[in-house]
Amino acid sequence: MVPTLRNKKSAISKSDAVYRALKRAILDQALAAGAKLPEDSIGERLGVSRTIVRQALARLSGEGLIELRPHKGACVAQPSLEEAHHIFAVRQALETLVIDTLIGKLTQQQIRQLEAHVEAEDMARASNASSSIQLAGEFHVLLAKLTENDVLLRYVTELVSRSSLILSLYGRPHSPDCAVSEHRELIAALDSNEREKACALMRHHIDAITTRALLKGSSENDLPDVLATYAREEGL
Amino acid sequence: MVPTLRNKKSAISKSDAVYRALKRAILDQALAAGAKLPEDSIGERLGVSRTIVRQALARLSGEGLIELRPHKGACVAQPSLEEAHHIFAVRQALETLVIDTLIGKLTQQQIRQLEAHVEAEDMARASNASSSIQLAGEFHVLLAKLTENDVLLRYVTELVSRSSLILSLYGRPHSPDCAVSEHRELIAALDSNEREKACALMRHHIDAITTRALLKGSSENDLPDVLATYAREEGL
DNA sequence: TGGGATTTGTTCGTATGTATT
DNA sequence: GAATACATACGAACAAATCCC
Repeated sequence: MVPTLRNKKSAISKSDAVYRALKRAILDQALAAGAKLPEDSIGERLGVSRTIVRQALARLSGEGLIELRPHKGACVAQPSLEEAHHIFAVRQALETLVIDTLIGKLTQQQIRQLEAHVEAEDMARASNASSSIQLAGEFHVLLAKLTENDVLLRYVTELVSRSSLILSLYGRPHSPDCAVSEHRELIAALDSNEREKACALMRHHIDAITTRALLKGSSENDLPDVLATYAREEGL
Repeated sequence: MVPTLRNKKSAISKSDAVYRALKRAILDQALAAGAKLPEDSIGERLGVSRTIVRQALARLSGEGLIELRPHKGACVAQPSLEEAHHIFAVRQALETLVIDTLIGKLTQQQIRQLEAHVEAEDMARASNASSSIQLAGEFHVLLAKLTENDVLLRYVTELVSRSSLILSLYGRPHSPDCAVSEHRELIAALDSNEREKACALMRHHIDAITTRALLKGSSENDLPDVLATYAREEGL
């Protein structure tokens, strides 16, 4: 027996899988903002007990992706415009720190990694709108990851997730269009060690994202059926 | 019947109470860094089931105050020096944002509120070392609260908590001595709307705090008995 | 307004996995 | 190296609160 080898997917805890399934469902907008999340039906649909679902919900609540009202159940968060501004303000500060930390310390390999990611963004731009938003967000997460500052990474990840939710609520239908070029400029500035320029670019980029969170384009789906997809992929 | 009136403390959920009891116990250094936190004994000591304790532990883990190793139990976090630097770097960025948000928007009443708090810090300085550290941290939380940015408030609160833990691990015995005067200068700059000066002061202040996290002064206590105090105050 | 159905909050028992002797 | 002891992971049932008719 080799205990380090994870022959079974259940090596990672079930509540983790449920957490990820729900998170992805929310970020993919398969679960619309404001949608109710009854513990029973989710557990039934995903084949786990309510305890597991509860844990996942508590975690999501901590990250601001769902709202957890006592005795009244959980639902996907509906950030107000005010909340949205708060989130982008904090992103502004944190992602400037990311750039400030990264400047002058990136290897050519890391630069290439960033460029490859933007390439993928570009590819997805035309085809899949949902994955395009997803990839645009992941670019920011990737930058944060390169700082090797876990605290910073956690906060940026959280805020990027919530930003996705905000975009789905208030954003224009085809919002991530121009993000790609902005990401490319940022990489260029990082590559040439232009601190001030890179910071300014990031500031403007976040400003641009914030501005794009303006017009509304909503879409409705029925809740429980869509979960099947995510359940399968998380091994549930 | 007046349902809005909370005659009983149990209006707030049990796991909340346990969470707060444990958090305070950790921040007061009643539970030393690295101390084991078995679900059973805590639950027994506090008169609640393991499930409740589990929820509280999960939440504390999410905030970085405890470490939650799968199948190996929970213990009070022992942030490494590297982690400490990460935390203070993020604090730097976020608390600069706090100042930037607050500048020019504070009422005289709020200024007085801040001054009153520093007064309390000054009073506690000589008498109680533990509550002195606590109050110094709460000053930063108070500032964040005044921004009315909930996201910012949550992160600052979290980081201040973790900073307390770091100070208890690596800090000098009598570290918060000079903090009071630095807080006063900060208030003065805020009062006179000097944006650049206030931001610089905050930067230097966090730098100073970071520097003070250097020498070590540890203390040991036995774990379960101290919980009684916190249990009582949280209504357990 | 009241009662029943539904959903959440909590407890406890069983199973599983890890460390120790 | 195997068996024991211990602590966590999970699940089913109970109790309390809310919502709807």
